[in-house]
Amino acid sequence: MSGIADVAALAGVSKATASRALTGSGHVSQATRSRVLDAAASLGYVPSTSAVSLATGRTRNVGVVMPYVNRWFFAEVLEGIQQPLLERGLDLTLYDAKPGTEGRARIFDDFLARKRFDGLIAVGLEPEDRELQRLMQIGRPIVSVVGADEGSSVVSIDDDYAARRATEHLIALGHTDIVFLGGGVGEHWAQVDRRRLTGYEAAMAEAGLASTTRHVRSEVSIPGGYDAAVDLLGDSRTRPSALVAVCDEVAIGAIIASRRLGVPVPGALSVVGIDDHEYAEMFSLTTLQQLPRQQGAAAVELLLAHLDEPHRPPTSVQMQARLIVRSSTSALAQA
Amino acid sequence: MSGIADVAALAGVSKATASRALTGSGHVSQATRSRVLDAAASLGYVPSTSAVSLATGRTRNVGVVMPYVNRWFFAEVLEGIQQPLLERGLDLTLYDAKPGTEGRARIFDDFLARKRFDGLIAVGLEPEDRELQRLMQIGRPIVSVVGADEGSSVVSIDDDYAARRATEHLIALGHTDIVFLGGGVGEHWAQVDRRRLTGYEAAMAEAGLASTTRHVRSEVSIPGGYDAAVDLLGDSRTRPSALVAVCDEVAIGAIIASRRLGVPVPGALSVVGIDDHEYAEMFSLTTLQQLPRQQGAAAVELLLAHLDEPHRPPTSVQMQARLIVRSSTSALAQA
DNA sequence: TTGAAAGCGGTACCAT
DNA sequence: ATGGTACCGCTTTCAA
Repeated sequence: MSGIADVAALAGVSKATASRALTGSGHVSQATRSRVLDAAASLGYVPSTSAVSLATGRTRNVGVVMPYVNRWFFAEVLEGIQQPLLERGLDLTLYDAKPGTEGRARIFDDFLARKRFDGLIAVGLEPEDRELQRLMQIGRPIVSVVGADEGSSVVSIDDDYAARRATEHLIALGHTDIVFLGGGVGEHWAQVDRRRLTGYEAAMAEAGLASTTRHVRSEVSIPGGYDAAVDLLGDSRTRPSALVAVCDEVAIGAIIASRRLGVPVPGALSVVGIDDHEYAEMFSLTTLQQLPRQQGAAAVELLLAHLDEPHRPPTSVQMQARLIVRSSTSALAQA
Repeated sequence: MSGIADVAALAGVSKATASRALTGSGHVSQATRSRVLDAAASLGYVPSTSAVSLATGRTRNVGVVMPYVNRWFFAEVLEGIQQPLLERGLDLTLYDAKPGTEGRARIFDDFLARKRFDGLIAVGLEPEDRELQRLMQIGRPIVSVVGADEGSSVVSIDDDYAARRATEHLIALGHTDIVFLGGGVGEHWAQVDRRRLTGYEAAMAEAGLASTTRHVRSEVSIPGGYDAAVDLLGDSRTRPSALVAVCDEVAIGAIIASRRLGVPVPGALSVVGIDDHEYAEMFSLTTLQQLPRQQGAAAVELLLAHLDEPHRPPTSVQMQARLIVRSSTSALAQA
């Protein structure tokens, strides 16, 4: 492995000049610059990242912490983050911090403290107090995707609005018996899910339907939505005419269950989700579209801005979910 | 930020001794050791990773290259890799190398050459010749998950066997008109898919059914399986009595399509997949189970072995897929 | 068992 | 515009 000293020697210049030519900082004459570049190329010179980091204090690496990578939203955000980073030559270190695991504890206690990154993107982390403290201690810029504003920059959609809009869509179609499906299982009552439930409740209340408000809990996944829907839809006496799902996965699970039970969608049951999941089209799912890739990309831009400008005040980027009407929703059939 | 010099000063020893006490290398008396440890703790000392890397030549970081992170198998493998790494305090740098993208080219040309890792795990990469060359040039141990043995260690299932077993299962149930569904779309005819197709063909041939052999192409995804199945099953004249899907996602797509078309599974159509996907249970899918998490974990073990023992010869770990019979397959109804 | 000092491979300041 | 050199923070010989 040839180092910058070799390059310098071959080009007949000092290490300092070679460094300038290579990094583009400082003044170097055209002639020497190209001699250095040629030398570097012919030697296959690649700077040692650890040496660069040690000398500059910058890692050219971004840390990404998320609780799941096997859920659609998270995987999409991750790809949305990766791409702009690749374009800029920045590395991505992934920390998979599943709630309640020992690994998560280690991430907060050991890994993050190492600061192997210039900045951090936290996706749907929903940190506990202790974890939040750790994050603040790091002393590196942090951008969150999904999640409340806790003194750092945030990229998110307006969950309240999305759920409200979904509910209003159903109400406008004449539905009154509308169930909110999903979330609320286990100890980790996710805040996103809570916010969406709140939006649903608000829309119901505004339409004078507060008394009909119902929340049916489920795991936030396709099988979770499926299982909950089998129970809910199995008994025709408690079956609502419409469902607002906490996200598309739950909505899709519900549609699959509905079909299995012979309850036609949207004939006997309207379903609306939030996401615009990869499978939404295939299930003709009406949904509030959010674009997780764009959120990931936006988080990168924000983070880079913070890196350029250390004292930049935290910004909050709210993206608006857009209603996409497909055919999982229809007007309430008159009795 | 306090460095090892601060720790040494506080403990009243030299940097050298502090380093020995902290890393556990060399001989240090119990007394000094604990003084150093206390000093480090009270200062909240965290070693600079770049300095450590520069001095030792080891990054304590593992690179993971995969073409997708939003597909079940890959996400599972990724989690299977992450966990054992966390336990050992090793970082994970992710490179999302989608076939045919500019990002992928940059990964191979720039990112990997930086060697920001002690070793690499390549998951389902299926590198082209040029890419393979780059990989070899890195000069760091590489373990592949899925994929042919190209001089590096490999963890995989026996795809040929899995597809063969799936096919034999159907044949044993009396099926003769069996279609292999999935793969073969676009330029990237994945080798895994090819191997599975070959296994299917072999089983068919052995049963004297070579003439009935049919491959129907589809994208390797749930919507892909769905779309292809809608076409295939829509016309009752060409509809087979059973399907071997290239993987569970395609199988599930086919089942969803089948239900929509009113073709009962397994009544009129038996379906078998390969994976044991997260949704397999919910669709009662008969499948050949592979355990991607274990594959990921195994890849880590293998990689660490290579790091410990630089000249360890490449090993190939073949895991056997296990047939799980659920109720998407049944005996061929007599005409 | 401990300390002094020489790197590891760059960057960046200070001269020239 | 270029060169000399002192770091960056830690590990690791070599001596004591």
